Amino acid sequence: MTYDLALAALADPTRRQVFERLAAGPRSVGAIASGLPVSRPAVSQHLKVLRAAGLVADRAQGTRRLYFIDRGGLAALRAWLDRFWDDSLAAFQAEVERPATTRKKGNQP
Amino acid sequence: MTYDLALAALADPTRRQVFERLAAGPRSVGAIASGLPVSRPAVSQHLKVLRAAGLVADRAQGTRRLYFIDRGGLAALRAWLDRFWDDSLAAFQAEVERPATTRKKGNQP
DNA sequence: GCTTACCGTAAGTCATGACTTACGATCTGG
DNA sequence: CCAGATCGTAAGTCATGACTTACGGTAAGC
Repeated sequence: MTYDLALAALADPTRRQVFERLAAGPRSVGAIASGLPVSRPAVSQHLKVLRAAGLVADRAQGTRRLYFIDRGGLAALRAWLDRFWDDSLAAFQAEVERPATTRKKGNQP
Repeated sequence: MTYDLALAALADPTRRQVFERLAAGPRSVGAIASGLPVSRPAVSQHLKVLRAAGLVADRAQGTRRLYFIDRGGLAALRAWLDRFWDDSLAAFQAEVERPATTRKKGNQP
């Protein structure tokens, strides 16, 4: 459903670091920012994107705000990938072992 | 392993369209570009990124070049997501049903 | 061999977004 | 009630990357 937002959100390396820190357990914004090479407002903006993608959720706790993983975004992404995995199986297996020259990955000079 | 390249590649909407067209079966560059709102060189550049991410592979066929899905990139992405799915389970379930107010998704004005 | 078709790359333009500092809002403790 | 702590947002800067047109290179057909 919103797999596109989840993809765009997780494409950024800093945002992935924020997300991975949350996978270890709920954290406050300041706790996430400390140790990261960016400022705390930057982390707030990243969390806003992650929340819009359904990847994290938050809960007020006093003057602080605890963020934690929301499985919804991950589930949407997994569903999209799995649909792709199945759809591309026939198209891929028709080409996988072919006698012709097949260049893959990297751009060799 | 190279899940970061796959994420960055699939984050772009045009590149996703290219990728989805390939999921239906192998296509030449011109066949992919026709119907897309971008030029053929743009498609070539997108295919270069997709190939570097291990998401597609190509094979020369005469003066044309057939591109098709490479499951390697999708597998790397799935593996990364699944690892996350497991790691975040405990952290998530500790917060999922909590009596406190929990705001999720979207940025309501 | 020459033309045509198909493709990759170079160079340049322009918008997007990731960051910063500055400010205002909210909640808690004394 | 005031001081401090924690956070979100506004405004502005700067790099990245998605696109264009132009060009060169290779393979097939006549």
